[in-house]
Amino acid sequence: MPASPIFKSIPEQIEQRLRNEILTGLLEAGYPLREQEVSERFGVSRGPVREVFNRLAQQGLVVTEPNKGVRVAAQPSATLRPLLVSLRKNIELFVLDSAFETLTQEHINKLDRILASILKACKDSDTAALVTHDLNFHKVLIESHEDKTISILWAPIILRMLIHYERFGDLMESYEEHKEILDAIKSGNKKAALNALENNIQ
Amino acid sequence: MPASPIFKSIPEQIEQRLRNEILTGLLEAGYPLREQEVSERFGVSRGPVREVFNRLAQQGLVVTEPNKGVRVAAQPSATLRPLLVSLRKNIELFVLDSAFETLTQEHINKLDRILASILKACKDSDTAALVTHDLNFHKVLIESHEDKTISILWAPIILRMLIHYERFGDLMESYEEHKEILDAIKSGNKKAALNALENNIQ
DNA sequence: CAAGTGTACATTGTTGACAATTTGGTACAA
DNA sequence: TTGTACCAAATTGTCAACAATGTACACTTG
Repeated sequence: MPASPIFKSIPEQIEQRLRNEILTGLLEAGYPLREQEVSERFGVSRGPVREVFNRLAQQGLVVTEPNKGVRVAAQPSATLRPLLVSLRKNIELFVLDSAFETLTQEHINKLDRILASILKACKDSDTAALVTHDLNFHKVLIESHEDKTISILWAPIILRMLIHYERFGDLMESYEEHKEILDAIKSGNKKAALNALENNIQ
Repeated sequence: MPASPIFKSIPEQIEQRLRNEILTGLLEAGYPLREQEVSERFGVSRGPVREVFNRLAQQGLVVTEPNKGVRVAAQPSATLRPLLVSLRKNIELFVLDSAFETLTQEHINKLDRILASILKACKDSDTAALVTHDLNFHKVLIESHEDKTISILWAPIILRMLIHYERFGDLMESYEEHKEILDAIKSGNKKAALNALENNIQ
């Protein structure tokens, strides 16, 4: 079973770090990322960093200008957001609907652990951690589908929605929403799970 | 205006060639693409080819296995197709609806030229050419939206739909469908244009 | 002084060499 | 015969040097 990615490749690790920094707003929109700078920061050569920049560009997290490097992308415009919400609902509800019966105990355990992390992040008012765990929660659902390529379609949509993540009002709402989804899954109530999921996406 | 891509970069040119060969079925599913082989074929080094492989992977046209290279992807499963159709309609109808009034004469000229190419491909029963021009037709519409990042969401969806493109029945139907869209645009009838577009996506 | 021009610098684009990993085969021992 | 360790070839992953491109700013020129 060499497919189990116990160890992540260098580009994957760098990608994860940079992505988090963009989603959490640590890197603000328009900030220029330079290959050499980033490569020195992580102690690798420019090659892997180039690869990461390409990936982030295809996820819409940075924008590329030829021979000028990449800049951190801005939030999608308000007029675009309804489309993003609609697309995301479309995908996630499709996946949950068609994979609901195949969810294993292992999936539920993973979701349980992530939910605990979400709760902790909410209590700590740690928005940065919240966005990461929120993303992971939904990622587990997406990847529960037998067709692993769905995440290719899904990633650029949700990542754009989470750019410079900011949840107004009570963070704890996020926990409640995800708890509702997981509770419905545990009790085998598909309809309730779909409703809870749809309610969480906005 | 340095943003006008009159000359395409080396990776872009290679990407275009390989993408066409995958869409038209010239490269069959599962065929392994090797960096050195491709780089020798196009007379460049492995660097740009690596970049192309990454891009094709994020478009779902090839699948990557770490340390094992990439293979040409298979058609999406039949159960996935309804989702793809739904997503594509969602995006393309959104774009046409919100950008309809801003379509310029230049857009129409482009579409006219592409429609002529579609007609020729249909007459020649040239499926390979048809898929290219079909793709370009819709690409013009997508890129007519002021938000250029929409194509990032759209590309992996339509490309998956067009993998190993095959249109059963009369090719000429494709021409008729696109002609109907363009005619409606020319006459300024948005509702008819949306209907024709929706009818073309399936 | 305004507009255009040239040059130095910073950054990305490309290349070829080297390192690490996987695969398939083969010898050897249980 | 079966299982294991190990080698050799092919392939991807990484690196550092070099080439090409774009930017900024001083400089000339009308």
